[in-house]
Parts: sequence; C-alpha cells; structure tokens
Amino acid sequence: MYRFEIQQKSKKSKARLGVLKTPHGDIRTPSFIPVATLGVVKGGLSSEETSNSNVQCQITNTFHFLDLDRVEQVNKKGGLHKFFNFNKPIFTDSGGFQVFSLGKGNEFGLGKIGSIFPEEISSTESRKKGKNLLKISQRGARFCSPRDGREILLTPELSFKVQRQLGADFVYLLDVCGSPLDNYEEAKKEMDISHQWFKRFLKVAKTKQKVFGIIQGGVYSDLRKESTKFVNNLPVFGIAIGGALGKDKKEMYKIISDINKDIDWQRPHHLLGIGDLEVMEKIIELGIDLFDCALPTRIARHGSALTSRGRLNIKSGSMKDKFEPIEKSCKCPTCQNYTIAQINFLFRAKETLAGKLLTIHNLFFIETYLEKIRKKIAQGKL
RNA sequence: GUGGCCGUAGCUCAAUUGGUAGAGCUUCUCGUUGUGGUCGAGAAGGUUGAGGGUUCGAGCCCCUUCGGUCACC
Repeated sequence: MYRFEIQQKSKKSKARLGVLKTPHGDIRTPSFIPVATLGVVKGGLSSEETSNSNVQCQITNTFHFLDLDRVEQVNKKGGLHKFFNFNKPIFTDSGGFQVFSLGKGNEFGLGKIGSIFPEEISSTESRKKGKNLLKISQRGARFCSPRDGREILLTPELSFKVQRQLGADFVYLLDVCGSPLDNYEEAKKEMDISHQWFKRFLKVAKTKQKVFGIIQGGVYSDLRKESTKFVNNLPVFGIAIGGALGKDKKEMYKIISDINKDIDWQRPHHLLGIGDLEVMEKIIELGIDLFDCALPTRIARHGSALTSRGRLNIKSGSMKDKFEPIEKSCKCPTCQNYTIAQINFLFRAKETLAGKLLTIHNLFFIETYLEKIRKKIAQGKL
C-alpha cells in the first residue's frame, strides 16, 4: 500500500522527483504539507475547500488533540479522514515540537531559525510569557495545558497511542525539539533523550501506519551526524530533519548539507517546519521531498498574499482601489472570483472570509509553484 | 438677534488645582517557519480653529474673532 518511488534524480543538484503512495492516494513530491492543527486547516476552510485549494495532503498535531481531549471521539468515528471528511493522505506530528514551542519558544519568543541569541536573553527576558512546558525527563515531557491548565505527560508511548487512534497515514516519533539557544551539552542531551524515546516509541508501534524518524542535534555537525546514523538504522519509513536550524537560512542550508552526507537516500526526507516560499527551491535542491509550515496559512490570516512578486500586504490602505486579482494567472477560487480591493474591504470589515480567501490562494499558489518546480526537475533544469 | 455648549493627530476622544499634549482607530514599515494566540514590534502624524492678553509658565483663565451646534425670540 505504501511506497516511495523516486522517478527522477537531478544531475544538477540533490533534487528528486517522486511519488509517495499511500492508502489515501499519491503525493507527488517534492510537496508542501499544509498544517491542519486540529484536523482542519485554520482560517475557516472545510476539508472540501482545502482539497479544492489543490493541496495534496495535510499534517495534524498530536499535542493539541490531546490537550483538547477529543482523541477518543475521533477514534470512534474511524480516525481523522472520516471524522473530517478529508480523503487525502494525512500526517500527524508527534507533539515533539510543542516541547519547544510551548517551552523555550514561548518563553523567549523564538522560532526554529533563531533570531535571538544567548547573550541577548537578558534584554529580552521581559518577553517571557506563561510557561506551558514544565519539565523534560527520561520519562516524557510534562506540560501544563495552555487550554485549561491541567497537567499533561506526553510520553513516546502516549504519542504513539494518540497517533494510532487519530489514524493518519504517517506518524512521527516523539522527539525533543531543540532550541536555537541550546549549547552543545543541551543539544546533546536533547538528542540522547530523543533517541531513547524513539526506541520506546517503536517498541509499542504496532500499526500499519508508516513512521517517520527525526534527526536532532541542533547546529552541531557531529551531533547531527550521530543522529542521522541513528535514525538511518531505525526501521522507519521516512526521515525528518527536526530541531533548531541555526541562526539564519545559510546555517540551515549547511545543516541540511551536513546531514546529506549520511542520510539514507532511498527514503523520503521531510524538513520539519520550514515552508517559506523563498527557501522552497533551495531546500528541494538539497534533497528535501516533504516540508510543512504554519507560515503560509498564518500570514494569510494576517493579511499577506503570496505572489510571484513576493508577499503582498492585502490589508494595506494602498490596496483599496486595486480591482484586480492577487495574481492574474492564478487559477485559484479566490483569484477567479475576488479582487484585491474586495479582500481588502473584507479585512477592514473584520470579516473572517478575508483570511479564508487568502488562505485558499496561498495554498493554491504554493502547489502551483511546486508543480513548476517538479516540471523543472523532470526537464533536468533543477 | 439673544443665551448656552463645543472647536485638541486623517477620524473618535483624553489631559488631575494653569506645569510646555496622550490613547484607540487609521496610515506606513518590519516580523511570524513540526500554528495556544486573524497576532506582535516599531514609526509617522499636533503653531490644541485664529489673533491678542494675564502668568515664570496657558489646551485649561480673560478679551476679540471665525466656524459648528442647540434652545429661545
């Protein structure tokens, strides 16, 4: 049922054209995976509307489902596909990212690609917010629910159980997602705990679902090397690159290049959490087959449209008389039916339709863009 | 015509006993990367209707004037 077929390998780069076959259909790779935190893409899209935005698949979040306490309910209905009427492939993240996003990320206002560094922490300490990650131990990650404050202990065993009940096509090992602030010792400790958790996860993972392993190690190349070899040796279907990716895009590319020396090239590669339009071509050239990111849909809700001229702030006052589609050549439902001025009006009127229309456009735009990239690989141009 | 009220940022309004003007919205810029948060950060923007007076000092007090508004003739 499951297979990753590499149809063509680039001679100019490490890019490859592939098909990821699943019980819910094929994913043509390289592919973007939109984030559907609680089973649906944020911004008010139905599963049908998401599908009509040309997306090939989506990724849902284990931790937030656990927090919401609705895993059993979804399981009774037969899993995410049936519950949300989404019949394309679904991935579920393990919750490992929340170890970072609700921990140090939340505490210091950080992202995966760091913008703030240790020497600057004191000046940014005022940005501290509520701490939702209580403790990471060998046993698991102890959280304080951002929703109602109760304690949640996420263990590899629980992460698997939840992911099995949600019934996605692909599940992810529970890891400790590192922070750009980590020193060598911290990054090593997080990697070691991740590796232990991986073994525990796989010990209980009796399922037809396919598993992705996750390479940790932060910005430290020897740790990345060690983790890459460790994950290569696991009986996992695919390999993801997780954790902190340096202080800028250049460092991120270097980390991926380092990993590329050891990674198994037969399996699909997923770069976790990166999906900025500006980096897509480059990461694909570095051999990435799958990548997911909250950004395209988030900026849509915040008023930015992806275009061939770069990001366009649709909310801006200068957009109120632009009676033309966001992208003239775009075939998405938004561009076919609405102009910039109309969407600008809806944003100003605080109508949620505005964010929804941009979300549809951004998703469609990315898929159209990737279709061109796939074509370039097929023609040997990339 | 007479009397009252009002005139402060593009808009709606603040400013304790007179101590040299603030906020929200708007505008612009930037950020967001395995989505707690349709959100965060920053900037721009004022001869306080105009003119004069009192005072060390006036958005505030006094006079004149212009504009708006309400009531009554």
